[in-house]
Amino acid sequence: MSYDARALLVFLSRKGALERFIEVRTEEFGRELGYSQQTASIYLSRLASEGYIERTMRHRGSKVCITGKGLSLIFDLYSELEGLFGMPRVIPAKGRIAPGLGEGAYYLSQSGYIDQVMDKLGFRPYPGTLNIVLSPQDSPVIQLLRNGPGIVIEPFESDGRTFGRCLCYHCTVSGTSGAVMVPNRTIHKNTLEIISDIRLRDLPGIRDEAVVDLSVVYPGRSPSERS
Amino acid sequence: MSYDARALLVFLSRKGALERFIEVRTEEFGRELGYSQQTASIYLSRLASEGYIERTMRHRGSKVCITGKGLSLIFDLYSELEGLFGMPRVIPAKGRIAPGLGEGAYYLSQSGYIDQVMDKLGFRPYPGTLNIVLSPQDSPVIQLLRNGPGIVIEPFESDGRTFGRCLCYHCTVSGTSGAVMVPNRTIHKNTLEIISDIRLRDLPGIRDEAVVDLSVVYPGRSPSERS
DNA sequence: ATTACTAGAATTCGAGTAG
DNA sequence: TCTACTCGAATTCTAGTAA
Repeated sequence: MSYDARALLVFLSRKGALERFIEVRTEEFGRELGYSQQTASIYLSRLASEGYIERTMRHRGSKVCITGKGLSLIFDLYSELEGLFGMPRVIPAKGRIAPGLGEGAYYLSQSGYIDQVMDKLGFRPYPGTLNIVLSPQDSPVIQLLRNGPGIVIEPFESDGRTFGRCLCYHCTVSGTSGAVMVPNRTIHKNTLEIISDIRLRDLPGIRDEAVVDLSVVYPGRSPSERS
Repeated sequence: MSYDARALLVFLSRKGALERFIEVRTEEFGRELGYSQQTASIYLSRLASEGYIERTMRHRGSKVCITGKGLSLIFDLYSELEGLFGMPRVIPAKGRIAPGLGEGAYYLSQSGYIDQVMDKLGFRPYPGTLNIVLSPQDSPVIQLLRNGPGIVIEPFESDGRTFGRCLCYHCTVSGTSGAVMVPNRTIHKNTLEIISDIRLRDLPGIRDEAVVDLSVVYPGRSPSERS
């Protein structure tokens, strides 16, 4: 690793240097960040000379606080990340309709599932899923959805069996609205399952092997909810 | 500058590498980030060997997407920054009561001001401000409040004069609730003005030169509002 | 007890260039 | 056309140590 003003400022911020002068000693500062005392000394001098912190030397140790310039550096980073993770956005993807697996229909006929979908997604799901194999180009989106702020369907038990938790996202397939389901444990790495209030296979463009456009709503993360 | 995996991942994310494979050429990648083609080549190899991106070489260029590990790296950074800027928190500070300037009372007697305070802060302000000189220790908080997500009092005109915009934050002074006002242009770098629905100087511990505890509510930033 | 200088080791970066 | 190797210059980091 090497000098990274933003990382250092985030570290100081966590200690309160945005709102007050905090005491910093080079040995401790270096140790906490994995650097030598000498390097920490250079880093602090550099942050100060670049105008990111204000530093006053004391007889023992020094006191620092973050300046407006330093605040901007990390606040801009926050704004950028908020654009990626904190704001709703629509993610487009292309995929190919795959034959259903039958498993989805059984899952969707469980009342423990139907009730949650009606409550959290706002529609009564047709008992069957549409499987879409994502184009290789777009397959990474599954990773994002699995770790993202989806609508949680809690696990439930029925027929003496356990049905696992899954995450849902509102979406449209060829312009028809529904929801993407991302099981916690997916067997198929490139396959998404879509539910809707209608039988999607009845739609004109939907048949096995057809290529469809999918638009997934990534809802962003409100401060109160964490996955 | 030097190798900074997080900065590189944020850059790739903005190009869509969280949700799909994107085409990256080392020359272009380097130029956009201010590095040579050779350095960009090394950086991309390094991101891949550290497991932050998946990279497939094409006849011309390469395609990359961000892995789960890479996603975690920047998502954790986002979470940390959200703790600083996105979540409500209470910031404590100490200050000393200073003689009022008289200016505050005139400002607070304007109906263009009173109406906004009642609407946005929820109380009818007593026509006078309590000036608090922050302890040197806590003076940096003004910087944070001035750039933060405060409640905006819009500028207005009255008596043929313009009254400037200011930012407000709910607070308590010695346990009594009120609000901090941060004018856009402050004359006094260490002084905060406090308003309340009562005359704060009537309170037992409040007299010139008394040291008081201030608790400012930093409200965090909901995705919809930007300063 | 704490900062920061000097000097040397290790790493990083870019030009030239091969594949 | 594009990636990535070699090698030398520049930078960064740590140990020892002075202040």
